[in-house]
Amino acid sequence: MAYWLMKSEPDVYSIEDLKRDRTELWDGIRNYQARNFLASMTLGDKAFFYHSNTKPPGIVGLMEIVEINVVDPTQFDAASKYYDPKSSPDQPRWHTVIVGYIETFEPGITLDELRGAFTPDELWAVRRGNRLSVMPVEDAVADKLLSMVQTSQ
DNA sequence: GCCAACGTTGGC
DNA sequence: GCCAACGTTGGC
Repeated sequence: MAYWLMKSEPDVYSIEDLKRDRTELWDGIRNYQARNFLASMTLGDKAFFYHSNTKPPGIVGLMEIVEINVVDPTQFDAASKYYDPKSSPDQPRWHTVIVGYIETFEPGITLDELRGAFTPDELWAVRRGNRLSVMPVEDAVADKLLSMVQTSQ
């Protein structure tokens, strides 16, 4: 079982939204490195939910990967901002996963706190200028993260 | 709103 | 294949 970190802007989709919906298709990833990480996920992996572009940014909860190898339907939707005219249903470019809600961290771990606890090599999310929205998290780092929080379901 | 970082596109 | 221009991400 591996750990990951996945970013979302809470104005677009938040941990509260996932708590309400219970599961969600993680659509809109259009970066090959992030896509490749999505493709290497396996059932039962866990992912830290990171709120970006908000005050304060940081890790706010935990999710589980409940379905893998899911074709992202927004790539075929001309009305979607994630539409990819170069993709086709025969040869879809963008696969993703479905995530399930596990718990909310209360409080979360802010980016400032993450910077205090981890080096940029340990946790890519604290790297300067880092824009990757799906990234692996080492087990030791995940264990430390989980030891830093209280949870609520 | 600004801007640094950096991925993508397209001309050559 | 290079690289300038451009677009996006995301912290501040």
